[in-house]
Amino acid sequence: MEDSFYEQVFEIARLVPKGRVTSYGAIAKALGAGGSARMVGYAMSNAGIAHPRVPAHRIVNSSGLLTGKFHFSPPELMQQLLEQEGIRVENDKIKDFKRVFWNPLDDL
DNA sequence: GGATTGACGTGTC
DNA sequence: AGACACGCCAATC
Repeated sequence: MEDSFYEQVFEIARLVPKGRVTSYGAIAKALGAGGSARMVGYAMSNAGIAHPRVPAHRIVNSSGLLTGKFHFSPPELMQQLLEQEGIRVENDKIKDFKRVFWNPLDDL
């Protein structure tokens, strides 16, 4: 359970620098999962109960859309956190997504 | 052990 | 530009 796929996802998620975001697919690829981007999102479901504080709000889909914002306690929290980090969010979508996008492979 | 699901991704209509 | 369909893979029921 602990050393399952989730752990790896959380690890990458925690590696995301502040003021930066990443996509599920990018994380999946960093794990070697390739196209199993869904597994990353699926793993994030446990993020709330996993390691203290997984910056799940920094994880968005490839479109820069806050797809998982509804999973937060208050769905608006995700956008709030992102804006707090200096990321501009509009209509549940990240502005300048390319600018704030962080590739996990860049840290590896 | 088979069937279902899921915070996705990419392509096509 | 928005909507629909297919594919992928692991965990849960």
